[in-house]
Amino acid sequence: MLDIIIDNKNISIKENQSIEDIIGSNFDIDNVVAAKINNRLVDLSNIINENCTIQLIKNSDEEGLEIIRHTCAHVFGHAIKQLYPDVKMAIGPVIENGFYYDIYSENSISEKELEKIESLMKKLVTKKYIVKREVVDRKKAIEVFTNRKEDFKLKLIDEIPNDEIIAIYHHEEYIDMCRGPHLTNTRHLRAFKLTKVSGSYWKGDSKNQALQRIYGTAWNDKEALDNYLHQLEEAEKRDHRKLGKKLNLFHFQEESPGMVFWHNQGWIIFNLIKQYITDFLSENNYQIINTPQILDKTLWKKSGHLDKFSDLIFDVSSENREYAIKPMSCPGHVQIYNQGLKSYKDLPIKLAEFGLVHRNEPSGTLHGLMRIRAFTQDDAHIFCTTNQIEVEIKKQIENIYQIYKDFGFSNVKVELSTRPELRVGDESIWDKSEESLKQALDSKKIKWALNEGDGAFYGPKIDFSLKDSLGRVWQLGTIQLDFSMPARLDAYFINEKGEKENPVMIHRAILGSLERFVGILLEEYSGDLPLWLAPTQMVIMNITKQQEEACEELLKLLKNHSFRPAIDLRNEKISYKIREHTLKRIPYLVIIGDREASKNEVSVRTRTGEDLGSIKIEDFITNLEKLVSDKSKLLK
RNA sequence: GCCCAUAUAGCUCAGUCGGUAGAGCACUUCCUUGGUAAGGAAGAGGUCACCGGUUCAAAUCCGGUUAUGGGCUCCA
Repeated sequence: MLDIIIDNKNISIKENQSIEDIIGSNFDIDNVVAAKINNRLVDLSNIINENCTIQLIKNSDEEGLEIIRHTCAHVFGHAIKQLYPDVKMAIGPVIENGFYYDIYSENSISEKELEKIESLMKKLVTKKYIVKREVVDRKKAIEVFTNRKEDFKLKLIDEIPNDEIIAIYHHEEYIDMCRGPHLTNTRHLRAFKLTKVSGSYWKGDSKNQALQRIYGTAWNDKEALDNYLHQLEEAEKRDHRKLGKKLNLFHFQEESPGMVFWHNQGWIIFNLIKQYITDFLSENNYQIINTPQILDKTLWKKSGHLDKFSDLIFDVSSENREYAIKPMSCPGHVQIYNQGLKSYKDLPIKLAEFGLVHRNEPSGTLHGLMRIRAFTQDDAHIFCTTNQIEVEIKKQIENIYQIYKDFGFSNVKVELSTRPELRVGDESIWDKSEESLKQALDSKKIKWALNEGDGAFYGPKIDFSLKDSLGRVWQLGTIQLDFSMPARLDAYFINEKGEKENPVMIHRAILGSLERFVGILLEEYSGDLPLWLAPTQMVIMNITKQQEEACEELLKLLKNHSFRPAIDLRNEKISYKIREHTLKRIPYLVIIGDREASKNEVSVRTRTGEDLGSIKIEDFITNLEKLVSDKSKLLK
């Protein structure tokens, strides 16, 4: 007999029983999908033959959901191999909210076929068949998958270390290889949906075999699935591209793919952000500069950009000279630094530019305002001595957090990227620069992830990212350390010993691309921008013709107070105007009827439908001024 | 660039079996002067993304191109 503890209950059991057998008589097992033995996640079919502590995993637990999703991927395999026996299975992992399976097939799988596969999956699941786990040796595993012609599984077996056990899972006639754990019965698969198809590459490398990827989502019950699908729909309404059209902010068109046509309202937002950054730059002793859009290719050759990015650089030629449209502002900034002899006493020199750059991004990567071919960086380069690096990097990190906070963002993802394969500069320099970035992050007690091999070709970098409405991560801020470019472009200063020395160059952007930042802002606020960023802050409306003059006067007054008011004197009912401007997300709807006009007051309603009642005009203005200066998103 | 999908009026979308197009909103004109999310009437508006093919006949079927959307890869 064994003494075990299951979910804090002490029980005695016979040896060599599976967890499923044990709990079958003692617990309600309907929602139990797996277990942890002494904190190790296992299948319910696991045999117990020693004293231990068992914790049951339910279908609604995060770990339980992952198991459901994982097994769902296997059932997908079961179904697709019945429909298309020639398909070869590659990798089918769990991802957030679901799973995917990469497969190889001679024929392409279209979205229409997903329905067919999904209904077969549902049919298979209704059989409530038992999923059998089998631990096999390497020889057997190779034999099984050779017989099944699963070339990719064989490649995976090759990579499994010798001391690791190999488990295969039998789904009736379908066999998959997996570490597990998995459901022991398909009856737990009550709510799933195949969602989309995509291309992918074996091992995520575009030089490898192209595969097809099928995505699915799976949940513990139908309600959770419906909830998730509903959430997705809601998130899609916050899409900045939809808001851009609805709020008349910007558009794209075929003649200029990946480049923005900014409409007045959108351009106001853009410029408000630019003004905010300009104020920040002047407070922090940056020199604001501007460099040419087009520069001779020899300069890009020298900087190293041309060798690495020739495909992505737009070029022009004139009178037998070859130029590149600038994809970056750094070489231009070095040219300004190089004007006049610099002493160590001059450093750090901080040059900032709202750099409009053009990059011929591959067509498939374009994405609204988030990934475009012409965008404006809030770019700056700090030329400093090695001794100044630490202080400057720390200052940059502080600035980024403060500025994101002003715009209402707190959930920042931070990554440190280290030396890539294609790079310039000595290894010792890379060692040194990677180390100083690590130290700066740690000293600020920031949680960061390592992104190995993803640095810029001239140095390591720290990236700061935010999420859009659908949870996609977009990089905004970046701090890059560069010990190479100054030397390549002949930048130097005279040090204390009277010798020429190359400065260190810190490349940094806070918002990254202003265009992308507008996109992120719109999605974060669902278009309800805080007062200080709203392109139109209020609309003044009359009830009848009698109040036209009072409205015009208020318009003038608000403009004199540096607000951005609009006026609507159209011959329409007040409820019609309110509906229209509410839909345009104008923060304040200001109404003047005879009652208000006679008392020098305004009736104020917010875009959220709140009635603030009748307010003295001067009080209204004082309140709004405070809101704007606090950068508060609150309306009251 | 790769895989899948999509492209019809200013916007959102119908359009079945191939027989040269519809709705709502917006727009214009007229009526209506009103109190917190759509007052009424009339009118105008489309080379069905583009190029080619099949057909007596193509928005519809087929091929290509471009753009867009979802992913993959890439992102100085």
